[in-house]
Amino acid sequence: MELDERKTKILQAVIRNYLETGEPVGSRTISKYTDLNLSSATIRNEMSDLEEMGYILQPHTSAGRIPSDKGYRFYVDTLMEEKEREVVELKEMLLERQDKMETLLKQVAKVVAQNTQYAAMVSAPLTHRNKVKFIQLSRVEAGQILAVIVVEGNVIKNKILSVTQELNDETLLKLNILLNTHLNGLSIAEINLGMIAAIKKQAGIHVDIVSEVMDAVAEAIKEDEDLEIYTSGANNIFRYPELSDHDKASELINTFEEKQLLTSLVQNSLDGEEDTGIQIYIGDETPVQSMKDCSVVTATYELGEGMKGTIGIIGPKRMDYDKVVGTLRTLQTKLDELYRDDGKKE
Amino acid sequence: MELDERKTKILQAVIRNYLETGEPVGSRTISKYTDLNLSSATIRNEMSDLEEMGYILQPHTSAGRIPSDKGYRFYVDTLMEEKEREVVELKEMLLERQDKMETLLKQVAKVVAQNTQYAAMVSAPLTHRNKVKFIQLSRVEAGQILAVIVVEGNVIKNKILSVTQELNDETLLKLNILLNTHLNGLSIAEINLGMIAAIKKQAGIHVDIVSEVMDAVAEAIKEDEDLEIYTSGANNIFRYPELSDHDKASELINTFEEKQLLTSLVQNSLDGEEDTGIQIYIGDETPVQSMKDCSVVTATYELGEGMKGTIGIIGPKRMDYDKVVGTLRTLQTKLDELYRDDGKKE
DNA sequence: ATTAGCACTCCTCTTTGTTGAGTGCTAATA
DNA sequence: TATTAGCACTCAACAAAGAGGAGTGCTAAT
Repeated sequence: MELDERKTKILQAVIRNYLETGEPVGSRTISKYTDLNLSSATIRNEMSDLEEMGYILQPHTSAGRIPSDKGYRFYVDTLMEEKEREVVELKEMLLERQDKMETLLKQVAKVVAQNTQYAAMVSAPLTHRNKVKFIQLSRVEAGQILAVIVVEGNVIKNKILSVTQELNDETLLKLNILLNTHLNGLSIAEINLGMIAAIKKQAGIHVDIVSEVMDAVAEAIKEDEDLEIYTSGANNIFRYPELSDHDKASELINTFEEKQLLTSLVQNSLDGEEDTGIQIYIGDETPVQSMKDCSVVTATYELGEGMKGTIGIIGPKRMDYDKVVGTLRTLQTKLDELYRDDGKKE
Repeated sequence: MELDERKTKILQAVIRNYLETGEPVGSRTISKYTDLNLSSATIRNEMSDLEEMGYILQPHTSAGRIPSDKGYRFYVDTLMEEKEREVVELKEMLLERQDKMETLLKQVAKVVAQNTQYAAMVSAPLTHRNKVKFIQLSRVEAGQILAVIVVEGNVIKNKILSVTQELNDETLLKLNILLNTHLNGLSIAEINLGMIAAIKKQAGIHVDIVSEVMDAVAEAIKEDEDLEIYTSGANNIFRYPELSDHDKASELINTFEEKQLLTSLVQNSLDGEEDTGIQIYIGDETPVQSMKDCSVVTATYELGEGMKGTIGIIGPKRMDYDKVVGTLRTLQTKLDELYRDDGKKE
């Protein structure tokens, strides 16, 4: 059987209507509210075909039809009309420049959740591919060395190192110069033990004292590269009955709280081949187990060279895809602009 | 009417039973499972009295009794027997010393939630009363100065300052010495504009260049003093039917997500006059609106001089108070020990 | 003062019936 | 041949009615 134009129109009508109402859609509704001018009986026959083809299904014998996952997939692939979205509150938010990445991203998550009424997730860009701009060791007090590393994008990493051997100011100065000359311009990912060894060697006479510190530095640089994820609007799932029964809700809430469970979303999004940077997962397509009954839309955003993160929106399968995609698109643009402005300024 | 010993025993039996089962408790149950050796009829009379006195109430005419808020209050004030609690997984957790306060507190929250099966909250100690141990300005690149401040407890604050005028190395060194000599040993709260002005003056010839930087430093020191709160086990509220209907659940989940809504808990806990540092809020007593149907138990913990934070447990009114208080007590001790060991080590 | 006995209440669960939206099929129609 | 009117049928959703049972309050006996 073929999906001719009329079937397509009917399918679209069913989905549109279901997205709006959340109720199964009957043949009479379609008959009345489309410009096809067909009787409900004809629609019924067509709908029967559509069901056979797997695009829609009946919750029970005498109910209307609802879209199947395949139906939604067809919709987002070919029927969807992206809506231009003004993202409320975003403009003001971005105007007052956030110097803390964390604050900015938390706010983005919040704004997304409020604008869409779905749950939102934002991952911070991974920084281990960013180049080291500045590195410095300082003595805070006896036995304690503070290591500060600034990478591109002005992301700052700190670590307090406990050392058994005291370092004098001169040694520290020397070390700082060594570290900066060797590591500057490299990304954290590129820094390896070989380099550290080379630096140790160059330190010359102080090898034994320096060795301990350098090991600690190496460790400090490498660790702490867990993916930061911010969420907002988790309680929005209660707006959608199909998600808010106890078990599902509990599992979802747990997922939002245990943010590592969301890393697979980020991974997929960043790996995705989509040129738009936007991906849609319907039901079982999602990489996150607890979201089998949801749809997830992710977008990759960029805050400058290599600083890529992910924004995700999690809602019911019958989410307003047009609106969601529009919102994400707007955000991508705004965040991109934000970086450009920063670039000029700094 | 007076609350004699027999009434007290019956009240205790009702509450104990209700805490266990969550079902209204009938007279026959009490008659059978206590050592009072009284018939159900007698118990009925007594229960009728207890209801009149406001300690218990009937959900409907032909049901058993459940404790009222007043009943719970009496229970926690006079009848409760704190249970010694082994806090599972805590030992191992604390053994591997956490150098990041954040990681430690997140873990504490998680362990509390898992041990009690209620929702948990942990506030980070406020650091603005901590003394400055170390302060340093460094030039990261043209126009960008990195300010690092370490306060007691090894809490590190960073801020990138954008400046229009270039500072040479000599000026920077001078500034660092000035800042350290003037601000070292003071708490962030004690640092005020007057001091900054004094430092500016001392800078001598460089006043105009230095001025801008100092203003930025002053700002950096002051800001960023919002209360960090970590939560865990929010989805545990679904274990308790009385909390998990849509509206209540949604509001609670929202409270856990918008962590500022929890600050009043921290405030009350820290201000509390309790010598044990443990406070119990039953129902309406809670300072957080959305928890009117919950009970909240908070404990103040201390990680050394002035580093006070709050641990909170949020559950249904029929929570196992004995267990919860026991758990919190254990934690207070463990965290205190943790600090002492650190103190020795550092 | 305590308790057995009893009528009474009211929640809970099950059964039964009613309604109505929506279907699939058949036969008539354009 | 495609469309449609008509009709019997299905089934969730709701309401009404009844049975069961846990628990109460009161009264009278111990």
